[in-house]
Amino acid sequence: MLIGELAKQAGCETGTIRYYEQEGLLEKTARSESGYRRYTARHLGQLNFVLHCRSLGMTLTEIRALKDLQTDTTTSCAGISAMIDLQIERIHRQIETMHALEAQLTALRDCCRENVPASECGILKSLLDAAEGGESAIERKAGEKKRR
Amino acid sequence: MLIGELAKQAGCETGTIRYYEQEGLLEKTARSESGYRRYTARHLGQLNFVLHCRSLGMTLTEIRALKDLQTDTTTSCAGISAMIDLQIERIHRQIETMHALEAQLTALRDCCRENVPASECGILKSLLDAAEGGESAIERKAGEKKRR
DNA sequence: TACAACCTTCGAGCTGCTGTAAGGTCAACA
DNA sequence: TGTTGACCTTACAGCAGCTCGAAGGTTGTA
Repeated sequence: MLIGELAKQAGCETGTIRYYEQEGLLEKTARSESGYRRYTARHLGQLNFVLHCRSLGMTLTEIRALKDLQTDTTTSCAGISAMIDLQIERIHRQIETMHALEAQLTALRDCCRENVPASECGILKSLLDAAEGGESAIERKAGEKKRR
Repeated sequence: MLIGELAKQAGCETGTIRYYEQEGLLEKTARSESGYRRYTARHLGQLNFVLHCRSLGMTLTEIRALKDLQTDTTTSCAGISAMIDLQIERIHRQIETMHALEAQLTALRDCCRENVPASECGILKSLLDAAEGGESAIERKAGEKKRR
């Protein structure tokens, strides 16, 4: 199968496949006489593995490490689960940050009574206040909610 | 104040400050005879504004737009609140993705009974299964949880 | 005078691709 | 046979938002 077909089956761009090969995440393929890459089901499996890991938020470096662990039968899988633990912890922190962010943005949104000129906008004022180090409208709002 | 002092007060790198200036997010400063940038409290305010907006997840382009709106008194603040709405929506989607990811990773983590060789690792097996398109251990676990 | 700790500019590098240019290949059709 | 059009190849530039390094100038202190 040619690269276009593989890309279609895996649901990614041909450029991504070439990039993964270049980065050592996919085995080098056989080539046709004219230099076209020839892929097999084995490559589709490898590609899906990488894409799936990417969708779980792993970096290419981590995926490479995981790939190396697959072939290295001497190590126990403690390393693998440690890596997953790391991912989970990272996601946890990200979620927390996102929630805080959401609260801040929502408070910020509530500062605005549209249809006033931008110079009067509560959002802008709040952002500017925050920059000055004073307690901004956001923080006041967030504080109120907490205190309740 | 010199750039190092400003960086310390704002809690960022000097390189970041030069980058922001280059990108038009900070006003050009006066320079000393020897070419050193001289900052004032006004610059600290501007820098904090940018950093604060960045911490809220805005891109530099969005921050530039916000900055331009500050000086343009002719527009109403509807544009500003629309921008914030966009941010909130984006964060919402991100949080949802993160939660799904967390569930998947946690299920994946549960596949592993450490101290077995990597070749026997449930995590790896599950990832490889997923790559093959079969229902992986993750999906089975996630499915069980849902069905409960 | 020497030294450390700053400052300057310029350019490269990071991640994970995406897009473009310039060219080769292949199958189908007139 | 020629000519489309859809594929393929490599190589390189670009994105965001910085960070780091080199090579050099400045400043304050011992």
